[in-house]
Amino acid sequence: MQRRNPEATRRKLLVAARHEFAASGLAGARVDEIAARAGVNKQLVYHYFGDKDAIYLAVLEWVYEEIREQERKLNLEGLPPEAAIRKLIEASFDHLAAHPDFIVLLNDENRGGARHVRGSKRLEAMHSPLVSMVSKILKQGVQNGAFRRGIDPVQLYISIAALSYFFFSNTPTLSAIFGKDLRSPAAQRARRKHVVDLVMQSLRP
Amino acid sequence: MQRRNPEATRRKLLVAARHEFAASGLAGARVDEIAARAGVNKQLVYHYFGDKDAIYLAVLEWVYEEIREQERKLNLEGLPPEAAIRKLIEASFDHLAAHPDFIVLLNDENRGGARHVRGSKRLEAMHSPLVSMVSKILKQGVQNGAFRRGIDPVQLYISIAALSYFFFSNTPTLSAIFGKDLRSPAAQRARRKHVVDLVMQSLRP
DNA sequence: GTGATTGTCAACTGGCTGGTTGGAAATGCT
DNA sequence: AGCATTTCCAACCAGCCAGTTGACAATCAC
Repeated sequence: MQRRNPEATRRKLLVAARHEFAASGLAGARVDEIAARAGVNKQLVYHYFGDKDAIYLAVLEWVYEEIREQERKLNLEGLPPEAAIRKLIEASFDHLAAHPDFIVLLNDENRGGARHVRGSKRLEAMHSPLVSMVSKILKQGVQNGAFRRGIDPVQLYISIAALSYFFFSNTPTLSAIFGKDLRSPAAQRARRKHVVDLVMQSLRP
Repeated sequence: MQRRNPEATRRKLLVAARHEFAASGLAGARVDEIAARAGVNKQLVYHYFGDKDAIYLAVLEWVYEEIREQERKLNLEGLPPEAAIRKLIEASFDHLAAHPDFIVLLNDENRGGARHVRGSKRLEAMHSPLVSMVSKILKQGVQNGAFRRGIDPVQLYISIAALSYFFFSNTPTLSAIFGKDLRSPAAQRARRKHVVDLVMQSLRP
């Protein structure tokens, strides 16, 4: 019998589950596979998390916590509005580039109507600071003449997310359609540049 | 024994499969359920399509054909560049609004690396006319002074798709995050308006 | 009308699945 | 040291799953 380390065991299960759910979706993921990936006995999934849905939710909470953490670390205070929006767009793009599993997990969760997200007290408490940031930056930008009036901060937030998220989310089918590899560093650089450009040009007065 | 109608049977199976794959993804969808939804004997799935993957691919080909059909019917010829882009954005938005299952099917297919799409001769032959359309419109717009120079048509095509697709794709989680129903007609109208606005403002010289 | 082909039916099947059970042993507390 | 609790192990299990099989009958072609 293995020496005990409950925290490490729990962690290994979460890491394995993250990979498995990203690869196979909730319905396709296999508890046996999660345990095998973690290198532990399958019963430990039930021991630590209770059931398949519960470990799935724990993974969702984890990936959301990551992106919220990144958002909190943005440090846009004191930047001129244009530089702030640019930084925000770039950071958002970079986070998605570094965490493609966030995207596929979210897509699968959305297909199921966000049932788990909606039932989570923890996620409910996990506000994104970004909308109020965007709102403040827009106001400052309008005041100093850098941005046009009348832009809704929620809509802009969604659009900034959309322009990067969709690219990563749909890279396989887009690559198939265009017959070129959008996963390449060059393609990602081009996309990042375009996203920044499209938004910044749109915000002009 | 039922009177025979092979075309109707095949059709019923495809319709049912479309619903089931959209609801449950490829891994989660059940052949029994597809047959039950279609109101036919399960063995007919195998008779008409061969196996689960094959009926899944048939559904993908169907939904792609639909969007290609809509694209072909756009009739942008002769429109001024600004009106043409606007119409294109609006039609794209409207198609996604009317076919949310296209989005979830594509998301699931992308999670699997677009394996089916990449293997389909039929989809390979199914070019989107949109990139060349966008390219032509941009050129005309630059020439007549309506649009700024240097916009890549492929990137713009991806962005136009992104701004609508992401909104519909992520409506459940976004609704949960914002605590408001983005599925409502008012929310969709607001989004449509914003998408048109963001892009048109961005294209200004 | 006859035979071949095709569409439809019902039942079957080997392996897979999420979850359960019983027990061993590591650990902590008194 | 003894007992209680917690962590870990291995095996089990009822039901599910994609796919198969055998047969019937509708339809077509000659």
